Amino acid sequence: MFNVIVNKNDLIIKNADNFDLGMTLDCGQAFRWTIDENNHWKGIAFNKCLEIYNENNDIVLKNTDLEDFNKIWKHYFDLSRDYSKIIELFKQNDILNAAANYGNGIRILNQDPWETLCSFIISQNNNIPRIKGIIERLCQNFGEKCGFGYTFPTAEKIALLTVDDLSVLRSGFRAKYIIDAAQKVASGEVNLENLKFVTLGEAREELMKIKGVGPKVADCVSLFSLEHFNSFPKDVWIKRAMDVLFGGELPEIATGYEGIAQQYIFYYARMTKLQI
DNA sequence: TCCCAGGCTCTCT
DNA sequence: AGAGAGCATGGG
Repeated sequence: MFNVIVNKNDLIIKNADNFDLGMTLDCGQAFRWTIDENNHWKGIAFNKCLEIYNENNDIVLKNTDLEDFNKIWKHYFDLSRDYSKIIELFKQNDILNAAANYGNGIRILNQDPWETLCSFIISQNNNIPRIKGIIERLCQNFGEKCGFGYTFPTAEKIALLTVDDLSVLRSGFRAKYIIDAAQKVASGEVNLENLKFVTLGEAREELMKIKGVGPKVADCVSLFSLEHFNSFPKDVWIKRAMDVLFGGELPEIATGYEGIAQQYIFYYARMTKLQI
């Protein structure tokens, strides 16, 4: 397992096994991380800015402290989970093993549920560059200034806006979905935090009360922010990859970790340019 | 120009 | 309950 040392204003995670920042931050589960010319990643989550980079086998977190690490980043990067045990489990299946070998640095992020919900609503029938643009405009227009960027606006703030107010986002037909999600979350009609403690099926059902939230968005929110690691979001790419690799069905051994398998399979399919 | 993007809603059988 | 059109916008 990892251990953390303090180095002036920075933290260093030693022995950060199965943790590659590029794989983790650029595999489509989060939209607000950018990489600079020094290969340093910068992002904002839970109202905190972070600059983070791989250095040898360590991970360096710039300008942060143990309090924020324990309160936010440790869980955000899912550092308490032993991914090597899961990869070991996946070795029982040749294809899952191959996929895990490619994507062994991916970790599932435990993101803020509201931000994740809003982001994946925006993602529907959309492409990655445009998704990122819309989210960035959402933060710039309605978030708070925070270091090198802006925080993600709260559901309470968005709930008071109209579809017209969101025209600056150029999010198209999704604006009405964003408003509906904000209103249901802000009013407590959908209590996102509670959805961590119910079954995946119940979480999906609750999330799908929101207009514009279907099975795929609900599964992404469940996996990337509600700790439902058995969630297996099925987008068009994964469906095709699953048909080619597994004849449509995930092996039994992945039970309980379908979400991690999903990430490995997606990364594998993309990196090997699998003909799908 | 046209096609499509990591879906969903609505409508019509 | 399953299939198909339409959806806003902009990048390739």
